[in-house]
Amino acid sequence: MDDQVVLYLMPHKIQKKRYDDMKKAAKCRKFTIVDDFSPEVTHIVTEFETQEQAVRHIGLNTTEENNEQSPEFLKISWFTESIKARKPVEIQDHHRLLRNTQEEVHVEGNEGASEPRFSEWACQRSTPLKHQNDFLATQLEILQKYAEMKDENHDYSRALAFRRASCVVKSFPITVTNVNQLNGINHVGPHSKRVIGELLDGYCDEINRIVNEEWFEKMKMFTGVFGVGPSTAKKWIERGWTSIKDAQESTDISKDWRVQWGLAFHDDLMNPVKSNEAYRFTEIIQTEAEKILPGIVVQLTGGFRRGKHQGHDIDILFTHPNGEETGFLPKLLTRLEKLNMVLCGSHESSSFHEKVLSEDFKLTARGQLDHFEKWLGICKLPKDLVSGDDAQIPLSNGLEKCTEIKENVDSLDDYEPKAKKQRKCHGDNSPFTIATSERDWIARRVDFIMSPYSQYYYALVGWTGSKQFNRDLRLYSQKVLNRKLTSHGFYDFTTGKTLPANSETEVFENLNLQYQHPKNRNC
DNA sequence: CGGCTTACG
DNA sequence: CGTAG
DNA sequence: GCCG
Repeated sequence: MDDQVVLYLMPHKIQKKRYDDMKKAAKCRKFTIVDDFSPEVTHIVTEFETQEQAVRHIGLNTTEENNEQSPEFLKISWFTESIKARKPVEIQDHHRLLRNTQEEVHVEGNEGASEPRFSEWACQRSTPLKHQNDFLATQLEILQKYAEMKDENHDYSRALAFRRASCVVKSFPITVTNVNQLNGINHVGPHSKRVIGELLDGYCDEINRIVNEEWFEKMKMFTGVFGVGPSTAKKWIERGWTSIKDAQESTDISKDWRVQWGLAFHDDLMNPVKSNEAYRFTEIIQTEAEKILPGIVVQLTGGFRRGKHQGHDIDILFTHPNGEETGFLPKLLTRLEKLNMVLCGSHESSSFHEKVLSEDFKLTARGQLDHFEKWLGICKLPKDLVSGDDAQIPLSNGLEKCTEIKENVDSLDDYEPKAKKQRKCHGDNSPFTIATSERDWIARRVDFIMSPYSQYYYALVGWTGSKQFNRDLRLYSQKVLNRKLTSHGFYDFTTGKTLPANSETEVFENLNLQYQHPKNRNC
């Protein structure tokens, strides 16, 4: 038994099913194959292009020591040949991985001069806000929305397909003038091609019919209400309602606090949040947050972090480097209530570590209560903060005004006695009574998210989005790396371990992806 | 023909 | 079924 | 709907 072969098949970049089949095949043929890398491994088989990539993903790289016994890095071809031969075949040079010590080429990169191919993964492409194919993207997203709303026979995924096609044209380097320019590009299939072709010719019947459909208009309108999704919207249409007013005047609506407040403040919430406003609100939150917990990190995320000028809500992510975050959000909310800035909202706490990672997980080992908390609600923002002025207004100006207003609010105690009835909607302080009363504030959807510092950069990526960017990242993580990516971390199924990240860049490095600036994550 | 992000209320 | 990126 |  001199020719002892200990095989380690790297799961990365291999579909799970295929990976399992390969391991089975090896076991059937009495190969020694281990689930995890260890120093006794002599043969590493992987789909990675270069040895450096493979080393990086093995994790602890002790491969530098023991030069004599360093394992072989082999392509899948060696594995399949060996399976066929029912024994490990002799290693030839073409079996070995490239040793590409120079700058990292794209994963799919060919040798030399070929420019990086258009990646099938949106998270591997740059998708700026302003791009070359605005019209086509918008039209494809009409098909997406329509499919989402129809949702006949659970074809939510058809919507996804149109969205992917839209993302392709968003990151396409040139303006598409001929549908053939998209030949060979993933995620643009016959249907999308047909539509694009017709649009370029000036007329697409399918889209034309959709945008002229009253049902589509109503669905868009009703699903625009906070708390109302496709299902509720359909019910409202079936009741014969044709306007938001119909819903508002109804005595028989959902008891969901979101729908109640969403309907009452629909006008406010439909008014887009401008980036200036979001930045100023973040500054206010920052000052208050620091009073409560010095050293806290306050980060505006969501679309505004991606460079959008408008948004439908304000997402603010918190963390604390010393892990003293427990109980912060309740304190912040109490403070904001005192400042009379809270209209309604609800807490959401995470059972994340208990459920998903209960067993093989170390992140909570320090005895820290990993409280991942979230608050979703509606805040009252002073109207001056919202000024329709697009020009840059000095930040200090805005802050002074806010302080002023806060003090007034504190002393006058003008509006409701207290913001106590967060969820109840009956009594004098019904949402509608408040909404129609004289007021100098505007209602804004706000999300507060608290992340433990150990998870912060994954939370930052997640909450920066876009939604589609996240879906793509997570799918890529699952399919290509066989790992699970969430806002809480990045976990290896096979080793049960998690890769920490101390910066957003490290998150991308862990994923073996080129870093994408937030401004280029607008898929 | 299966799969399509992930987690919480 | 609704929310969030 | 599109991919593997």
